[in-house]
Amino acid sequence: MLADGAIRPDIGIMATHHDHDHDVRSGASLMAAAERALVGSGEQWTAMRASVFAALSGFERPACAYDVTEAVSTAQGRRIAANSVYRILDLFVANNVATRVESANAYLANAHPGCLHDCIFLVCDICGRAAHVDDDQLSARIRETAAATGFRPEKPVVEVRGRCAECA
Amino acid sequence: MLADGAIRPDIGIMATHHDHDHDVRSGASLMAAAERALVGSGEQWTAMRASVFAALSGFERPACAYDVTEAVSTAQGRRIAANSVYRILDLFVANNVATRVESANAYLANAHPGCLHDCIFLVCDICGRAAHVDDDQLSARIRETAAATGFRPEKPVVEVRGRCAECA
DNA sequence: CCGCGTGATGTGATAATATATCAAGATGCC
DNA sequence: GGCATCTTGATATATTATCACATCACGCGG
Repeated sequence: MLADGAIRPDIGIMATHHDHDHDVRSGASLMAAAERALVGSGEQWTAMRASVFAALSGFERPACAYDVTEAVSTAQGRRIAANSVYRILDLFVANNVATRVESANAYLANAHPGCLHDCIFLVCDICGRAAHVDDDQLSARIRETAAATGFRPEKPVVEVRGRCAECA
Repeated sequence: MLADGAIRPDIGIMATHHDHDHDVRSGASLMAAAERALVGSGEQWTAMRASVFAALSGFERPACAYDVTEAVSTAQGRRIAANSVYRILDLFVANNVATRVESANAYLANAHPGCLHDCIFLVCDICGRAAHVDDDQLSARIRETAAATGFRPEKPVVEVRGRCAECA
């Protein structure tokens, strides 16, 4: 479990173009929100899932499945199998409680579950941290551009690699 | 070597917002362009590299490194090691002669080497084909959005997953 | 021509990421 | 409790990617 006020996976508080409100949750509040999101989708919120979510949200940058496995194993004092973690991460992604950063083969807890966006990630090649930006207008343009060719967009993957402000 | 007129990796001829001219090359012409691009960067154009490029451009969809390895091995009648192929693919990507599709762990020959764009890929989840779109205006907005947060964009990864017109 | 330096490739091992299969356990429902 | 279903564990395997070091090929100065 992550204490309130601890470092959050959403680094930087980068400005976004939000035209609506939603809290960027942290710690216990974030866990509760994740739980609600899963339960609301008819999924169970088990001890294992809570443990994986806690581990994931304890990282300050996208974490690969094996890092999460390590963290969960440490937290539980027993060896957890990677495939269990994969299953749960997949479930999280499917329910918008976590996101997969494709260009890093890694996962990030979603700081505002229940709020649906096409996420844009700014991934720092130096420190590995990822900031997310929600720009619905830009996302819409990306989808439109794709749709204009007859393509049916389902899930835009937008990950800008580069250097974050701290590492610049 | 790929015969002129064979199926090309750029499927679909999707309309793009080009404000400048460059041919979408194919077959021998594409090979020659790739060679020029590499040689122009001070890299060698070896038989092995030609072979890898030919194999890569023979696929009609993004191909993973091991598929390329298979194809090269078949073409040469001897076993080629995957790491050699990786080395060459990395070199191709670094020199803009091929592109890596991050969300598919796969590579695609660049149909117009020498022409620098932030590529946008439309990747079909059904047939696996990828169309690329160059929309410099949209790319610029993505970079601007990233830069507005203090982030220094180096390489935007924009890959829209969905269904292509044929598979819709 | 020879030897040397450099870059490319080969060989073999291994790491890192991801999935499949089936058994066993937990949970909800009646 | 008993049954159906969902979840997790255990194990194996597949797929993707990298590393270390030997060898080869080529150009170039001597």
